[in-house]
Amino acid sequence: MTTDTATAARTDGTALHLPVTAWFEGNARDLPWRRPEAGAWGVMVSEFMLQQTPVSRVLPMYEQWLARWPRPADLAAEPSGEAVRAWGRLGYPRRALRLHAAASAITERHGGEVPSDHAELLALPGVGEYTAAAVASFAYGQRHTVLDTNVRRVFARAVSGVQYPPNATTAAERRLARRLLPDDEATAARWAAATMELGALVCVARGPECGRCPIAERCAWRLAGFPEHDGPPRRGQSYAGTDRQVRGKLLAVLRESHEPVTQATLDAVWDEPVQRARALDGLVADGLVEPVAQGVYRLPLE
DNA sequence: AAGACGTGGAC
DNA sequence: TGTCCAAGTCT
Repeated sequence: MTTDTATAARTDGTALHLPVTAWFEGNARDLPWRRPEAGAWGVMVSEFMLQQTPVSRVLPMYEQWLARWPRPADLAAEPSGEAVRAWGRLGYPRRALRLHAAASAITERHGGEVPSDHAELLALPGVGEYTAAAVASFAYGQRHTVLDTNVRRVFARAVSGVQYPPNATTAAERRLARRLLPDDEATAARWAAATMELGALVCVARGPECGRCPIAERCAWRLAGFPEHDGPPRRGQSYAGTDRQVRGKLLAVLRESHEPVTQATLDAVWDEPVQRARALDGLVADGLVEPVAQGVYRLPLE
């Protein structure tokens, strides 16, 4: 029996449900995608935008997108380049492309309605394990293990007694999440949202506010004396000087221009020609940029 | 199954 | 200034 399993076996999940969901009732943020009028499409748009991106930066973009494209078919009717342009500086622009592709698939395969079935959600572009569970749970009230970075951190601390979860989600974490998930469907959906919110507002990565935590008395990490993370280093993300930075600069120029852009204009954003060419090729390969003619580029028309 | 993939705020 | 971090997905 592994340490994780042993720890989990000692933890009574039902003892956590009430304090966490009760805390959520009084502390949940009033986010637009949580309002009933958001609908499943609103939830899905928010989930795409929130992938690796803070709520504060998503809020204005979300409002713009829902106003412009209130239904999947509205987005699907536009060129994918318009989605990339409207994505602005949110980051990871491939998400815009995938959201556009998901909207097309929803329009073609699902009659314009965001599917409620987990497997059908998972089959959509840009929808992985987390997003499928999140949409099914938040939009449709279903019972799923929703394992995002917030939930993983809460479980790592409260149950497993460690500061941080592993770099990649493990089978043990999935088992633990399944075991802690309330049996009742509506309660499970509330639990998913509540544990995420607890991780986002209280049990944060750096400087958790245990004084505000509804399960502090039961928290295994706190009870163990807050031991420091001792596993492999949590991989940092370098950025300056990388292809990613060059891609970002190139795409920014394309986004701002409503006319095709010449090679000379793109060349101005980065002085190292080999890396610049590699970045541009990558953008074209990803479908984020479309060659119009020799040395002329634009955002994709389709 | 590591690594690629943007951007900006906080400390 | 540099590092860490933010509701992941894909290959």
